[in-house]
Amino acid sequence: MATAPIGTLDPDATALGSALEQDEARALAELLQALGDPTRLRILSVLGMACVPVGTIVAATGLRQPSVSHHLRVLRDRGVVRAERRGAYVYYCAASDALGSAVAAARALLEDQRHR
Amino acid sequence: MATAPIGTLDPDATALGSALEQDEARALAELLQALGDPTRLRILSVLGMACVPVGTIVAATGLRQPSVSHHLRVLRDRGVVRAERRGAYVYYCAASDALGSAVAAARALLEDQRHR
DNA sequence: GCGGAATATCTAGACATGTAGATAGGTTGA
DNA sequence: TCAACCTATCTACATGTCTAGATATTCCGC
Repeated sequence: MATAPIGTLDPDATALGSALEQDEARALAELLQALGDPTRLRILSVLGMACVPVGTIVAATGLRQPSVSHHLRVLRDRGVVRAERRGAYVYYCAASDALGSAVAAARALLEDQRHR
Repeated sequence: MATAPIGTLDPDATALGSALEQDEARALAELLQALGDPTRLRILSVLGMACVPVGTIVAATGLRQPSVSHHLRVLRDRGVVRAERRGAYVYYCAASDALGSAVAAARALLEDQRHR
């Protein structure tokens, strides 16, 4: 019988910084899932660092308004964006500056995979 | 009628660095979706920077072997991990160092959301 | 208050994804 | 070749998610 290698699993030597608890894995997965949709990424791309009303997103993406509202709700529920009412309009903004870094890191990973 | 604000959408001033083309949005979404699963995040956490055989992942996570194989296949198809046969064992490794940074950035974003 | 505009919610349907179990393929050592 | 082990695939089922359309809600100006 082949001797099974027992991986020495130092919890602090992982690619993820430190080992993921089940709970954090769940929360992180929810966040990544919220970002893991092309429509939502395009919406976030339109959002940028500025706060824009829903109508602007609709115009910029060509998506239907209910569809945009739906995805904005997903992003809001996951804490990715926040909404702010100004008169008749509801402005949406990125909830955290860290969003840009996270997406940039993912794009870098994607780029890294491409030429390999 | 209320005057609709026309958001000035400088494509290089977004939170995503530069505006996302539809194609890149799709590719990026696929990648993020591959990462957006708690089971796969735990598997990646076990993987770390080392290359480990499937059996080690099974033992470390308590998941069934076919389930681990299934998720490893998803990660492999998306280019997140690569497989390497060594005798009877198949070792899996993170495909890119950028993976760690990307997950770290996502964790930072998650942390940032928490105390807000 | 009323009309019109901006946004949100609800419903239904199609589709993808995750899980579990059974089983097949591939490799090593005897 | 045989037996034992490691890994992958296949099938069935449940669950979740995206899309689209119709409709409700909220706000402003009159």
